[in-house]
Amino acid sequence: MNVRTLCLAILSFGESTGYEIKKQSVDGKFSYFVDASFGSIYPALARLEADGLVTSRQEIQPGKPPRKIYAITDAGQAALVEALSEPPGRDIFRSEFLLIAMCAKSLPQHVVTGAIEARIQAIEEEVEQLRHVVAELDDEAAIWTAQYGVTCKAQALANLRETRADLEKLAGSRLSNTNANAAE
Amino acid sequence: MNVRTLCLAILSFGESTGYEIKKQSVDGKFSYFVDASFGSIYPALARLEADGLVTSRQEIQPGKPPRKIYAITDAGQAALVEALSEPPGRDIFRSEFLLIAMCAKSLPQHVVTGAIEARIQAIEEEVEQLRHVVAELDDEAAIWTAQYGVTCKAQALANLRETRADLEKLAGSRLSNTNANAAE
DNA sequence: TCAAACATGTATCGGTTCGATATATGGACG
DNA sequence: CGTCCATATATCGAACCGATACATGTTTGA
Repeated sequence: MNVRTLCLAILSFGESTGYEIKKQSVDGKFSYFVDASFGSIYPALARLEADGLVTSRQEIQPGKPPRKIYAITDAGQAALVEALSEPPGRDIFRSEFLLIAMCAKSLPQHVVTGAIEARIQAIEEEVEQLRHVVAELDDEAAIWTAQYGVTCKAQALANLRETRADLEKLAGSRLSNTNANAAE
Repeated sequence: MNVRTLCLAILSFGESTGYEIKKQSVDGKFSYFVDASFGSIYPALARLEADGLVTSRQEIQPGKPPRKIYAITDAGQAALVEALSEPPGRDIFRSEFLLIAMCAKSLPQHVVTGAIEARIQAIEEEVEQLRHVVAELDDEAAIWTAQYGVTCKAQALANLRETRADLEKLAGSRLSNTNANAAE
């Protein structure tokens, strides 16, 4: 899932600026399963325009930086469908928290407990924010997607709450002197 | 979670080669929440060795390419604890499948159905493989982590099975002529 | 039977992407 | 009244992925 396809997908829901595309992929309806930085979005948009898959027009507003509004073309729409029609790649999941969990035995208890609590709070916020997104959506497919995310995240949170004590019990059981010094 | 920390974490469970580290992060007990390629592992190991956080010895076996076996040092163990003691970054989840789900209305039904079925099969395989991993583990923290993954994945699979029909109903409802041509 | 495919193993290279930063301006907040 | 935050575009270095090259032994199958 390269950034060009992502931009096309977001633009297929309506015209937008580079800044708004970034926001959509961080806070908006695409937020929980994609991610993109300015460093990849702006070059991607430039290349899409050069390839004729999007068009841009400049909106000059007095006293504000001008907005460069991008819109998808018919060729872009076709390219999007073509890209999404190929067998999708595997989902990617990366978790620093689970790396900490793996190494729990070598870590001081407070580090493990702190990581669990941070993780719980992070999921809570994500669920809360996704519920917000769901409430404001009108596209049924987008609602399905966000709702699926809410359900999965809420379950992951419940699992963590139920089993966290088992992990915390293990924390520090392989803690060496060397670690004790480094920890604080 | 940079690759250097990942290498240290894997090496903290025992000495290993670059090739085996890659395998652990793709098939093994770290497989479902980390990922690293040779292009990042080998340079990372070289730098870790230069920094004195790991050591290496060459094992020459007749009729086979020599193995370069890395082991973590005390300094490396301390650096690992230090790195994992910092507040963990957010979990990252990326899904090409969910991007397809988002765009379901613009896609032909067979594409959406195909993506769902591919996704179901992929999760089934992942759960199956993780169960295998759990069965062969002895470290309790590693078992906790893998078990957490099994539970979450199994729930995500159940959710998908329960709601897939709703998504499939939406497929193609915004399908334009342009798309119809591009799809096949 | 013998080639093709695959597993082990190290390593590099091009292209993509991240994270931080620069630049510019208006509004909010204490 | 200065500092921070939101809007907005854009670039740069570092990190990283995916593919590939190389070398060799084993397994698989037409």
